[in-house]
Amino acid sequence: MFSKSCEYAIKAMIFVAQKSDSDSKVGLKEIAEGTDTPVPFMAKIMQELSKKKLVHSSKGPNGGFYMNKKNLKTSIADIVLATDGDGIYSKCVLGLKNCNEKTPCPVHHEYKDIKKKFIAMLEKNTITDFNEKLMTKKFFLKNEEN
Amino acid sequence: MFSKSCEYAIKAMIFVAQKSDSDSKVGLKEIAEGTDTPVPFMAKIMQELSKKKLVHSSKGPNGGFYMNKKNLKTSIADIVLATDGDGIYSKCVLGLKNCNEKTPCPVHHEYKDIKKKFIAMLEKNTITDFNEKLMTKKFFLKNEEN
DNA sequence: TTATAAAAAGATATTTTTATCTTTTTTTTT
DNA sequence: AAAAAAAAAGATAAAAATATCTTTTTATAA
Ligand code: FES
Ligand code: FES
Repeated sequence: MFSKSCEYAIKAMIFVAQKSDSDSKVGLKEIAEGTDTPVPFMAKIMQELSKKKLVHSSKGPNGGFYMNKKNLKTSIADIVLATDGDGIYSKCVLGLKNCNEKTPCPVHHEYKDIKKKFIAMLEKNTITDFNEKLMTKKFFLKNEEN
Repeated sequence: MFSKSCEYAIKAMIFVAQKSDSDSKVGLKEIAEGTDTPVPFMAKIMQELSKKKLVHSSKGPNGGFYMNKKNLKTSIADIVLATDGDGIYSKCVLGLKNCNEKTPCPVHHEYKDIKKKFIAMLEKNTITDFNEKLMTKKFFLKNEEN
């Protein structure tokens, strides 16, 4: 569905939102550990997210990653777009060069509806929403049997 | 969403169903051409599908690929399962090791519903259905701008 | 102002997916 | 039987995704 980079990015964003506030930042290692991802790969991802301003970072001692209010409103769709591009919006499920109404593939019309719902979900859910969910301790970013 | 192999497999299955009947078979090259895929890669895919009995083949002059009645009832889900495995059924969108109700990721519950609809679509649509659609000439397996 | 901690950047390595090429086997026709 | 046509099988290559390692820059604190 999504690339590993994207999956990691989503988890990282949620994690940072959870653990950081105005004056305490989260370090790379902590993010990797908390989301169960390889440290150097997570480093790359955080750099990307940071470059694209989905999170902010500060270097030096006590540095790390953190979010501002705008960042907290980031939706899953935003993260997917930043990491995997707009494929979910534009691409044909069967891989036709163009997904359009003029030359639709056999699943186009049916898929359109599902796609709409899926995208709506991605756009609706913000980091803050997840944050709230996670506070209830009923949701997880990693689970058993690794 | 799906792997290239899977996309190609779906298109190939539809194509073979369209073009073959009890005594005329479809050759590899014709399939590759008709679905706009690289010939040697399509060869591999047809071998797989054939080994898994989703299509049948005969060697030698006038040989090629064809389908029996059972094959025509193959659903998209069957093809996806054969080529990409059961990931769409079992995997967590965020890549958690286990997707379950006990330790759900933050999108689990919402995604569950969409997933169900998506899978239903894949299971409902058979090759025959597509075949009928394609007969109307209102659907396509390849389009412009390649 | 120096040492240190942390992210940024860049280079390299591994694995998986996608694609291609070559040889073998099977079947049909002559 | 021999030749030819077609898929099957196997080997190889290229590209993309994933993962790791090393060096540089920046900011803080002593
Ligand atoms: S053309 Fe295939 S999904 Fe639109
Ligand atoms: S745990 Fe993530 S989708 Fe089920």
